[in-house]
Amino acid sequence: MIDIKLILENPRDIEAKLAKKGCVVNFDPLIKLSEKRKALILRVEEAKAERNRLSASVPQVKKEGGDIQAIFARVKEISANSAKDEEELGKVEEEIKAFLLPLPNLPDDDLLAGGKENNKVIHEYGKPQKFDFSAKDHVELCESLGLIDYVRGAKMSGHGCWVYTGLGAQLEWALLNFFISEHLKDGYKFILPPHILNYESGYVAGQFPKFIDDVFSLEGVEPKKFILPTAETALVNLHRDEIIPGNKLPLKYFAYTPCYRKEAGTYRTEERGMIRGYQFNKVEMFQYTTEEGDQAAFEELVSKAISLMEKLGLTFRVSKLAAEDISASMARTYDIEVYIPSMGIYKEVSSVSTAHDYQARRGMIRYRDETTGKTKYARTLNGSGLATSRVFPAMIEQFQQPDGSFKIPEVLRPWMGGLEYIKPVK
RNA sequence: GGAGAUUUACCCAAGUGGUUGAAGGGGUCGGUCUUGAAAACCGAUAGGGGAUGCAAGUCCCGCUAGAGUUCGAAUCUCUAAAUCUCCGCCA
Repeated sequence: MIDIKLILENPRDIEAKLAKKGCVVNFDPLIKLSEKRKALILRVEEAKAERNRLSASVPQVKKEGGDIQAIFARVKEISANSAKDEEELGKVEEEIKAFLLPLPNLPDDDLLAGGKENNKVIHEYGKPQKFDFSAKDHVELCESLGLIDYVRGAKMSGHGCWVYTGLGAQLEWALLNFFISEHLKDGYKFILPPHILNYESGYVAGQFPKFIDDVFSLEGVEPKKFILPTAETALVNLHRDEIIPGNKLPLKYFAYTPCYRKEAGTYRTEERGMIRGYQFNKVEMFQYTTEEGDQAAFEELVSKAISLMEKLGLTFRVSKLAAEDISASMARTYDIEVYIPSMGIYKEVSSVSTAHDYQARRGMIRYRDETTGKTKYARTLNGSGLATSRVFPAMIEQFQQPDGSFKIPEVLRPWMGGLEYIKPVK
């Protein structure tokens, strides 16, 4: 949620910033509502103060044998007169909230305007592979290596679902174990959250109301519950409605969960296999920090994601997203994109973002500033570290051998019983 | 799924519809005493939002949440959430 004070101070400026994010809005109605609210508060509170004074005098007047009935009548009259104002005030405050809630976060000033086409590659690691043999795509490889069963996945569930089998399952789990062990080394706290969340959690994360149709809702089974689309939704709600002592920040977490997404819309033909599914595994990094710690935390998360990719030996790049390509809740996002040889393109495996205080405002997540003793909204940041199900196919393709086998990255071998190659089943 | 109980501040906890700006403990912090500590004693300890104001301050809302009854609600009624106990069901 955007700070209403910020809007009232400089409405045209905020309008321009939102426009950069593709959100056209005029704040004049909001300004009117806010003025109306102030006028109403003044009247309502005055009436209440008068009422409180009179009510408090009742025991005294009673003792002195005064005219209690007159007080009762007067208080009743005040209440009756102010009832309309109170109702109006409630309505106005609802309207203000309804105005603010759907607004996306403000993009950072240094972001380029526009959408995907204006994303800027800021680092490249490794070279796109050129194979001197006839290379296969990951769908073919996963089948011939016996790692993934797409046909049976579709049978038991439908399109967009697959089954990890045997060494495939082990490899997926090895990735997860590798990520987990790296995060533990860096002092992040391991969280396994519930996968079923209430709607409130979706609103705090900023995924609702906009993306309410993109999640698997349990409406009709359990009212107002849904299955999480990313562990971020759970992690941002960990400290909802809390005031964190300033000296405890930054709080660094990571969680493993599958991510369940409806991904409404069509699948491009290029996205066959495991590039986009209804369910994928992800380890999510998350930090709560102070206003001052925001930038350092962002850089740390980016470098952690990069480090994981480097240790796997993958070819990838880092992109700074343009204003319209970053998600609604976020102010700044860098994507880590892995090279997919069969497609000749890079695909996102991690998205590192800062929401600044946007999510914290929605969730009333605050901290007490150590020097001033005042409460402030926390800064929340998240980043995938990493989404295994994209890393998996990229890795299979990048590390395929002329004989059709797959060379397991060294860092994963401890979890693969020391195995070096996976050979075609037939 | 069914039945019951509970929800008050950092924790425990009292609280007959009206001086409740919430008793009393514990804890924490400060002090007295002590070479130091403990004990004892004394003192402090409600937070968060909002309105107004240059400020000091004043006012409004806060007893899980939301509605209601009432001149007046921590207290009565309804709804919801969470926790606990018992019963049922169960991969």
